[in-house]
Amino acid sequence: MTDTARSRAILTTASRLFAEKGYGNATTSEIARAAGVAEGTLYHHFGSKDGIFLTLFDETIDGFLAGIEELLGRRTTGRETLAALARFLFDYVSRHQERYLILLRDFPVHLTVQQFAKGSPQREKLDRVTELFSRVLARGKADGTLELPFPVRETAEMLRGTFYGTTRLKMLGLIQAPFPRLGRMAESYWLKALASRRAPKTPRRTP
Amino acid sequence: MTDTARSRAILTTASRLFAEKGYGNATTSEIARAAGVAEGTLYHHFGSKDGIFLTLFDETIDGFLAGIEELLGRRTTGRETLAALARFLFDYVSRHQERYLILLRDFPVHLTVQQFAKGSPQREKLDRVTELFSRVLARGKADGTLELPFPVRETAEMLRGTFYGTTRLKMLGLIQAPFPRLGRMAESYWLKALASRRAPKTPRRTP
Amino acid sequence: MTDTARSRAILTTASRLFAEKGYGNATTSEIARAAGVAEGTLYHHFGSKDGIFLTLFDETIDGFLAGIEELLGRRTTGRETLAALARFLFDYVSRHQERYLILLRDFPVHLTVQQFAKGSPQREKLDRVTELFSRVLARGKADGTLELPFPVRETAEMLRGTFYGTTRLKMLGLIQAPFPRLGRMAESYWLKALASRRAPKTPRRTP
Amino acid sequence: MTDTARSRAILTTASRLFAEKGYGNATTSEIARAAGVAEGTLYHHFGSKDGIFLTLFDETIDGFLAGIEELLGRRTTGRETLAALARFLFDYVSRHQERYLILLRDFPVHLTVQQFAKGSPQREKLDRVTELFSRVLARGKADGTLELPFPVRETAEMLRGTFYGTTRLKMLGLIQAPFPRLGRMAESYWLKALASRRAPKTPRRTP
DNA sequence: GATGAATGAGTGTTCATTCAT
DNA sequence: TATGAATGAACACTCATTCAT
Repeated sequence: MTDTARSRAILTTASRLFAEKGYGNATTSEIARAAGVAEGTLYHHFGSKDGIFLTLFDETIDGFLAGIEELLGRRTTGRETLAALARFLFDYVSRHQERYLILLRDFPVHLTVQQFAKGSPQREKLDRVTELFSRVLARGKADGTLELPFPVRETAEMLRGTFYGTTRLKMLGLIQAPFPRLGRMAESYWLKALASRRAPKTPRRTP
Repeated sequence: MTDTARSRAILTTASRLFAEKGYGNATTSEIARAAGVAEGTLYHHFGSKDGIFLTLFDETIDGFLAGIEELLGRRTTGRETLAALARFLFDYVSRHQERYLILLRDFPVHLTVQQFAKGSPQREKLDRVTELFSRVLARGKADGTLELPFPVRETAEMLRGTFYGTTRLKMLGLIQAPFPRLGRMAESYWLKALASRRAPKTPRRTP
Repeated sequence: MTDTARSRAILTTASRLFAEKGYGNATTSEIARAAGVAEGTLYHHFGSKDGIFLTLFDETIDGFLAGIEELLGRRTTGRETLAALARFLFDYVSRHQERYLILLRDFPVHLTVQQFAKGSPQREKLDRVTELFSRVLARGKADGTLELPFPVRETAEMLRGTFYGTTRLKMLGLIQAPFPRLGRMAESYWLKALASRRAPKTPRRTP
Repeated sequence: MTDTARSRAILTTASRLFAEKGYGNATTSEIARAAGVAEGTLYHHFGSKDGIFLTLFDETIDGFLAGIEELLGRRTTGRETLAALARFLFDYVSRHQERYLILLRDFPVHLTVQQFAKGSPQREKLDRVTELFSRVLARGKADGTLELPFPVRETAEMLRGTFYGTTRLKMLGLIQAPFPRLGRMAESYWLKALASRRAPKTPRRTP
């Protein structure tokens, strides 16, 4: 469809410009020009500059959440799921760097803390990340493959912080190690910190 | 000095307003009004709005770096230094939340994109953080109290990412666990992931 | 006809929205949406946003003029016609408040400045109002039931101003008295100001 | 003062442009250019385009209210005050046509009925007009020089409507009679409608 | 006739910075 | 040193109108 083609062109262009210059420094007229559409067309399709941003946000995080859910669907042990999670996370971000950069760099800054309300769909998606991390840990706790000296939820929050912070510093150029290495390190250290040293309660594969 | 009193008023006010509304949403006229000075006075003292920000940045990070250096100066074992580091980091951020919020929330987006050059004094201070983390780990590797399956530098980067990400998510309201709990969790998990399970090469206290 | 049904829906919707928010604040897309038609359909039927307005204007003022002409057709004395006019005017406006509000509130500012040329059909209708007022007064002057110390035309202009201003202030919420009261007051004061105190030249009822 | 000179230049220019093209059609950049100042200066002094308008409004209506109050201060009989009021009103408007045109033509239209709240200073000034009209009538009722078959307040509303409507239609070009003539007609007809035909209760001059 | 996606000139407003006093 | 009035380029956004289908 022409419609989709134009929307897509706007999203692609905006994604690039946001990544290059930051959300605040990319102007709507610039995006329109680069996308080959009139400025009004931006507003016809997305309602506002924020609307473009939030569409990119949604698309990016949706794929991200789906990936984690897919891992959980495999029904491997908690330990194995955690290992797979570490590999997936850094791999996913590595493969979608541009989109992820925008999300990581620009999101919470321009939407003020207050505006970023608890009930918004975006906020719910962000909360869902911690929820999925929790499910991985809970599975390991249940099947005895993981050992947590702290509550599941709070450990999940810290785990997420590790991933988030490492990725963000990497994107900001403050970390030199390449993404694949970061993934392997995360897998190794997370397991050292969390894997049970005793034999699991249940057989290797959960039913 | 009157001069210093005015500068300090500006910094204090700016710090509060940046924290409340974000760097981009706090205007210079607003800062001047709230600080009880003329708008031009801001420019006499700090040259630009960015100048105010960078002064706050410097002050905040200087205390932070000094704190870590002080830890290293105690010459405890690597393992003990790492434990103390975890406690110090979250405690420090907790005690300077306002300043830190600005640094964590506003800094990178605003100055990072291109302009945040490798040679700048601020960049060097940021790099110094990883360097100090590395020294903690290197000490543990040398005295046998820590065990690193990956290079010191890269492990330091990940460690820093953990701290940075956890703190930032906390500041953005995406983490519920309170700061002291985060500190205890970091200490516990970092040691589980990095502490040597064998007896240390050297006696407990380095001479 | 489908055509007429659509036109009518557009006019009804536009009338409501103009009254609610003012001509300038009601958008064509909003009117189209509320009327259940496509935006382009507005242009097929009325050519422009102004076209919709002018159609409403014509419909409203046509009924108004017809009402006054009907009064004149009754061939009562000038005094009686003037009394009937006062009652009719406020009653008519009261019964068509929505339409009249638009005409009174939005018309002149929007089309008057320059563009509201002497020759336009709308201008002629507006001029016709004063003309009909003049005919009422002229009749009274002729039959001796009214007594005018000033020329008929100019008195008619002032009379019209009274009606127009009272109505407009009422619509703008600056007058508290209800419409029926305004009608009774107009009738009373107009007669006090204009009715002849001597016996009429002609018998009560004109042949 | 330079300050006042610039403000005044802006007000004078805006007044002219609003009168020429209407509030909505005069742009801020146009006003700034014509006034010989930067566009930002408009906002420095008046905060918004509306702010300029409201300043003009206040200045115009303040002189108007002061004029009526001065009449009331003379303590002549109600009848004489009413006659003086009629002459003053049309004379005042005639002498400040440009300013008055803006007020009459543009005011209630662009500030929506809802926004034009009861408590606003502007609304209070408008309400004060009717109040002063009432005081004129009340004086005449008290001293027996005026005779009102309807309540003072409502008669004042109608009187005001007469003045307002006549003036507005004149400004819109729908009335041909010149201002001085309108003043004389108002005086004559108002007295005919309201003056007592009996001897006044009190001597001619109120103490 | 009917549609509605696309248009783009135009708008009011912002705000970091300057500079004469 | 301190002031604050003045600046003006830049911005996100609006909306009546068009036209290919």
